[in-house]
Amino acid sequence: MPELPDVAVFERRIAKGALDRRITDVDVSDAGMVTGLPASRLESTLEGQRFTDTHRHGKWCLVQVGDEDWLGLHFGMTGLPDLLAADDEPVPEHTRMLVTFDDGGRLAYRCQRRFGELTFVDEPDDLVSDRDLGPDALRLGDDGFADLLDARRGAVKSLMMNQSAMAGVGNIYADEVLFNARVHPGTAISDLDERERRRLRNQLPRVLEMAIDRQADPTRFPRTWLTPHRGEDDECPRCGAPLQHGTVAQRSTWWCPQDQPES
DNA sequence: CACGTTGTTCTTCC
DNA sequence: TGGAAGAACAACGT
Repeated sequence: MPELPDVAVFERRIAKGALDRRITDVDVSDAGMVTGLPASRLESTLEGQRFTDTHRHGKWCLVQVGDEDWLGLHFGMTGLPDLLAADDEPVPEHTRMLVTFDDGGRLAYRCQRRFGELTFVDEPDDLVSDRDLGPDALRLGDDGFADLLDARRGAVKSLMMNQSAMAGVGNIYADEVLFNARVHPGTAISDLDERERRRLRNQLPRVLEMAIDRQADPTRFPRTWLTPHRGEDDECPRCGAPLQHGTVAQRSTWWCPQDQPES
């Protein structure tokens, strides 16, 4: 679930609620989610420090510790950060790391299915190079996207989900961008005409930014968007045609057969 | 209880 | 050769 817009919301949550407070205790309850260093060392590295800055690249959220290291958080399929007030009740379910601040407040990293990851890097760019991530999908720019379409082959949905090409778009938002751009998900890049390329280029940042504005919460999405209608026996919110469902790029895919015709 | 789910990594292939 | 496609995998709710 957590794709670029979700992680952008997470980042904002951490930036607003977790910076500049002294960390008194860190408890990693699932060492298997930590990579690159022992969980015990992650704990000791954080303790006594403060979070000072945040950054996001694709689906990764980075939080600076003091004035050097960056803690990298990936949320896999079911992860999220949860800020708890000092008097907040029991630790939430599936908490894999719990950071306690000196005022008693806490930051819980939760991850039900444990597909997330916690790691450390010297610089955000190190994470990008280590993981071979492409440019963040929101910092691509028009040329960046056009260049990608020129350089890559295959289905357009595969390109958008390829984190080495552009970072941040996953299954849900790939479908949403394609729906808004009125391009069939299985279209080969080489078959896209100029108008389709322009619509994709325009809709990619528009959809992502609008999703962030709405807190990545599908119930707040425009009624004309696809996502709120996924997984139901639903109709296209634009033209009323029955939505179609299938597998594209190995993933469950929804589209409108009327507005997004196969080429 | 097999299935569906998602992002990533590994393998295969052209 | 390198990029693309496909399979495998992780854990868990249904």
